[in-house]
Parts: sequence; structure tokens; C-alpha cells
Amino acid sequence: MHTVEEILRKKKIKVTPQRMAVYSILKKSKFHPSVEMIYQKLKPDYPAMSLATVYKTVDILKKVGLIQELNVGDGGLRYDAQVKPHSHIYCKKCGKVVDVNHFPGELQDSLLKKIEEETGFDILFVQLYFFGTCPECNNNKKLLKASS
Amino acid sequence: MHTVEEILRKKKIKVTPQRMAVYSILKKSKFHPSVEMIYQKLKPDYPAMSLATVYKTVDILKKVGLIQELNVGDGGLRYDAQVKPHSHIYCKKCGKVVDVNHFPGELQDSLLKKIEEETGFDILFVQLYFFGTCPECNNNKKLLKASS
DNA sequence: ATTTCTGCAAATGCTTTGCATTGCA
DNA sequence: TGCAATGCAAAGCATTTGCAGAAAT
Repeated sequence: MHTVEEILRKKKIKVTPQRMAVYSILKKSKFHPSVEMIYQKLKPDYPAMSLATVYKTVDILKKVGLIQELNVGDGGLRYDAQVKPHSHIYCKKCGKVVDVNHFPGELQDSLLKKIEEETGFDILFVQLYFFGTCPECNNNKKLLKASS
Repeated sequence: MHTVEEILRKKKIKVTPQRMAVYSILKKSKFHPSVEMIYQKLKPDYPAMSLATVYKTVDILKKVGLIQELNVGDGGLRYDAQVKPHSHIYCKKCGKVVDVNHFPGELQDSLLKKIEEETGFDILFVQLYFFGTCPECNNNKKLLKASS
């Protein structure tokens, strides 16, 4: 196992406070923030930080493989420091993205090979997204239903 | 079963040549085109058509449930008149999006319920994306490998 | 006849780019 | 010190919006 600093230096990418800060936000948070969200979280500690730097940083971290990009639609890309295969669930109402610690075993072995054979593609990775409404956003509706 | 015209009229949405043309492109094509691609395909037959109209039309068709939006990343949304559950494979090199007529049965019943229980979400739909390189884009590489 | 839609052009908003300054190695 | 990164502002693009004229019901 290597530290983030080592991984960056090995690829001749300079280790800067901004880059470490962006990675640290992503590593800590379970919210799968967008670039704008990362920027807002960093502002108190790095008042001079530029939004452009956050864009450039997530791009680099993505290319190096330290983070993955999630595409939940509705406009914004989200970033995730968890790069092991797992799936995501997105709330259509509040935009929250939550990890789903379930990844169909079927998807990891025989089915992938079958699909590669059928389509002729070489499969690099799989993204599985669930879309729905989260418990918090459901609350009102459920209470209304229960009382009617 | 209802015709597209009937479905639109029922929802008080006017049936226009532009709307039918956009739907027809999506129904016919297996390419999962973007808004820009749809616009380019329509230009010869509808030289006056506006790009804004295509944007507005896919939005309406999506809301009515006649088409689905695919989010393959790399910037552009794609549209698909096939609304039954199926998955998609996207070529990272040429951007092609192809249907995968395989949808893990696991995903449709017990697993969904389990995930709903674990997360508290109400799941509305699932998107499964495979990312990789298509046979055409692989060709060169494979030939090189074979001859080395 | 009324209502909605189209097409144009302008506006918006997210993301990228260019470049002088700053800072890591 | 030298090269790369930052931060700012401007540019770029995809998408949305407003509205007058056109078309559908």
C-alpha cells in the first residue's frame, strides 16, 4: 500500500496543499460531492482557492485512479474516493448520492465474460445506479398516506 | 397499446411534425443519439428545425415516458426509445452506445427489495452501464498483439 | 378561437483555458 | 533554480429561456 503522496510523486505530479485538501474531503465524506460542493467545503480553510483548481484536481485524481467519477445525471458529476466496485443510489428529490454495499456477484464474473463475447467489447468497468427517493424525502408522503 | 399520438393527446400535449420526427429518429435508430445527433439527422428533412426544439422535445418525451435518457458520461446525454429494462455498453474511444440484451435477473426482484430495506430508499429505476472499448476500436490493438 | 409550440436570439451556467505569479522539488 | 501548479479572468459550450409569429386542437 502506498500513500497518496507517493502515488502522485511516482507519476511526477506535484503534491500541493490544494490537492491533498481535495482528496481529503473526498476520502472523509460519504456525500459524493460535486466540484462545487468540494469548493464550498474548502473555502473556510483555503479562502484563496480557486474553483478552477478544484476542477483541475479532480481531473488529475481521476486519471491517477485515486478517485472515481459518478454520473448521476441531473447535470452534475460527483466524485468518490472509494474506487472498489460498489453501486450508488441517487435521490431524485434532494440529489443525495449514497453507497450501496451490494454489488451483484453475477456481474463480476460469468456475466461480464458473456457480455464481452456477445458484444465484442472489452469491458473496463461497470457502473450500477439506482434512482429513487431517499427516506428523508419520503417522510412527508408516507405520513400523509398513513393518515389518510 | 396506444399510439404515440394518442399518448401525447391524452396528456394535452400537441402532436407536431417536429415531435413525431424526433420520436421516429429515436425509434428507428440503434445508436442512442444525443440531442445534437438527432438535430443533424433531422436537418435534411426539416431545414428550419431549431436545436432548442429538439431539446424541448426530448424533455417532453422523457417526461411522458416514451423515451429514456442515458447518462454515459463524457458530457453528452443520449436518448433511447426502448424503455424496457436493459443495459448499455459505451465505447470510451468512439462514444458508441450499444444495447446489452442482458439484465441480471437478480436485479429485478429480491435484490431491489433488499436494497430498499437497507437504504430506506424507494427505488424508481435502475441503470446499468458497462464501459469499455468496442470491437472496431479494438481491432488495431488486437492485430498488433497477435503479430507481436 | 384558443392554446400551445416553434424558431430565433439572447441569456445562463458549468467547465475549460491562458497566462502571470507562486510554490514545490 | 527550473518546471509545474495556482488563481484569476476571460473564453467556450451545451442547454435553457423569452417572446413574437405559426400551428395544432
